[in-house]
Amino acid sequence: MVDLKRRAELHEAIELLYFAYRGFTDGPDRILERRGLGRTHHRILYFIGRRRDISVQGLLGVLAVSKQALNAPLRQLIEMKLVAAAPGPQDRRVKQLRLTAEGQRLESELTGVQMRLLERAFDAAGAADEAGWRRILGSVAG
Amino acid sequence: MVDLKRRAELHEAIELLYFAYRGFTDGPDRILERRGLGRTHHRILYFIGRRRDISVQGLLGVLAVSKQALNAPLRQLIEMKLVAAAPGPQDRRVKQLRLTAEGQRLESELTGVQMRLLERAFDAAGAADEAGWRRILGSVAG
DNA sequence: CCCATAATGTCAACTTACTTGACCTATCGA
DNA sequence: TCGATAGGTCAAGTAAGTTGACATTATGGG
Repeated sequence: MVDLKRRAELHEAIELLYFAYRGFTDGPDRILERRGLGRTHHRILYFIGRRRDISVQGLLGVLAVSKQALNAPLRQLIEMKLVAAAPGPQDRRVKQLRLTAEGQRLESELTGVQMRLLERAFDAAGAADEAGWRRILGSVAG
Repeated sequence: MVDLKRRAELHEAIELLYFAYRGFTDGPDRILERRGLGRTHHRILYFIGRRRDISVQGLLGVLAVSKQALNAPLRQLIEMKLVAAAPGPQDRRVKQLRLTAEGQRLESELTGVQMRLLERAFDAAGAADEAGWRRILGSVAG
């Protein structure tokens, strides 16, 4: 009996994660759509914003995609002047990627939607719940 | 200053959710790949398993995809005898979908991977953290 | 100085997973 | 009987990924 109850709880947890993630991505998705961009562009903007001067290899690492999959959207972002690339000071083969002012604006807009969503949930629940949330997701992400 | 700190925490939270979700899906994805199935098949199997006798419309509702997107993978699952469809007893237009014994086996295998992942995280963190995790994700899922 | 190697870019061909639009059948219910 | 609903299907297109092969440029060791 106890075991059945736990299974039901774990099923609930699976659905919670599924629906929460869907809710979490579709705000930004709608903004991106208006510019003809996709979720990949958002991920690129996000990680360049967070880790300034990241290299192409570095991006490939965090995103866990092939360089061919990265290349097209990254090129578009550079062409749209949302991202700037400079050769590395030590190793000129390595590109240093960073957001332009307009890239930062877009990134902030997208990420802002997600931050507000999380912040509302955190504020409604309180600091203890937030800490628990972080510990558990950290363990799942690990 | 306080505001900057909060921003940093919210950025961390975003990444936590991103990486956790990725970790959460790639166990099942690898199992599915060996059978030539994708994440869509998993979602179908999952929701039929959870809501026995769900209709095609019902599935379309929870999955939030077009019927054309659902049709092909659902048909494959029926052809592979992982899912069975019977006409509804009241309304014969409505299909009642359920898992076959083999469908249940596969669904349990896939979902089991995710349940174990979550259970380890819950057990490591304790009941209070788990409750906080649920409240916050519930709020994000809306 | 030469050459293997690394970082990046790009072409091609393919797959998966969606989308919208149009149209079909079967069944239900007023 | 007839309109509405549940479902199925064809077509054409898009987005986002894959692997494989190959080119360019720059580095750094011998």
